[in-house]
Amino acid sequence: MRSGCPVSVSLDLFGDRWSLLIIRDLMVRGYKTFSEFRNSGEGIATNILADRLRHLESVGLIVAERAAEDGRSIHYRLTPKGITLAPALLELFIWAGRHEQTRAPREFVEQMEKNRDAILAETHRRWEERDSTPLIPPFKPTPKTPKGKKPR
Amino acid sequence: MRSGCPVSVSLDLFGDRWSLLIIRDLMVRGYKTFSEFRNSGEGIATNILADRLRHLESVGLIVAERAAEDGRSIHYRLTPKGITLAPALLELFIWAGRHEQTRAPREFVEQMEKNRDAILAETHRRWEERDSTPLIPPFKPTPKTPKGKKPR
DNA sequence: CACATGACTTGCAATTTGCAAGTCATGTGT
DNA sequence: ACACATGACTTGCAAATTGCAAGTCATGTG
Repeated sequence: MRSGCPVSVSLDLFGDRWSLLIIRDLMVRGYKTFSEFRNSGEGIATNILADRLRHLESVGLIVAERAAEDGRSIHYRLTPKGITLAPALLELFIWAGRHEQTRAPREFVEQMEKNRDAILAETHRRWEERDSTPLIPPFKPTPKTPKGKKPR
Repeated sequence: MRSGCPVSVSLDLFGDRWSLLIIRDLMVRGYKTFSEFRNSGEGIATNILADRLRHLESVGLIVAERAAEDGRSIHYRLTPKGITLAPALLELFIWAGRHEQTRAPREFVEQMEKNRDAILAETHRRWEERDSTPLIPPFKPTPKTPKGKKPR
């Protein structure tokens, strides 16, 4: 983009509907493979996913390498540049958690808000140690539909 | 989006190439009108701009009102919900300022990084008081093209 | 009253997206 | 060894979204 504003530059790299979700999956859910991203519950199409992974790699946010244990599988991982998106992602998380209807429980969002630094430190630790246990639980229950009713 | 993750919800609201730039213009450049956004240097098309303004209003991030001094003009303004995107935007700014080639001088980015809280406080003050002097200077010079080769 | 101006529409053409259905190189069970 | 899985992608389109260029339309201004 031509303005050269840092915000604008950021959007050039990951300013679309999917890129940040891939980064989130890598950062806090411990996802590594193509099929994990595909089944992440967001419904991304495989051609778009392939395209975004290529793009994120080309701009240096992630790296891809063949898995040692299984030659069919490819493991994606955030680069040092990629992992430093954590503060921005955390702020987005907190913002929507406070202002929108999401599946993240309120208390959980408040915890993150109070412990930003601890969360970021833990995120970084997990990245360094390749610890892929999810930092954030799966948010199973839909929050505001009291009955199992689906009136539509 | 179906996952209900706060990040995903955020992207539903402003996860495209333009929305955040409009929010940035409102937040730190003091822009208020359609034509200011159109001439912001990012090159947005007028139909897209109209569409995004409508959308941002419909999700409660901005409000529009006819200007008192000039009945042709419409002033857009961030809502309380909109202005609280400041921390997220600031992190994006800092991230790209550190990791990418932008027009924001390094020292400037470092200042923001060191004084996050002061910057956010000032941003909020400006919003409350409707102070529309730009918080961030225009970043005139292109940083890394030594040749002045662009004779128009 | 004849222009400007600001804020949008409208009409397309060019992209970009989203399925569905392959392909292709491994791995696995018998 | 051979028949199937599996994981990671392509390919082929149709459908939706974008990006110009060119209006429209309600104010303002000299």
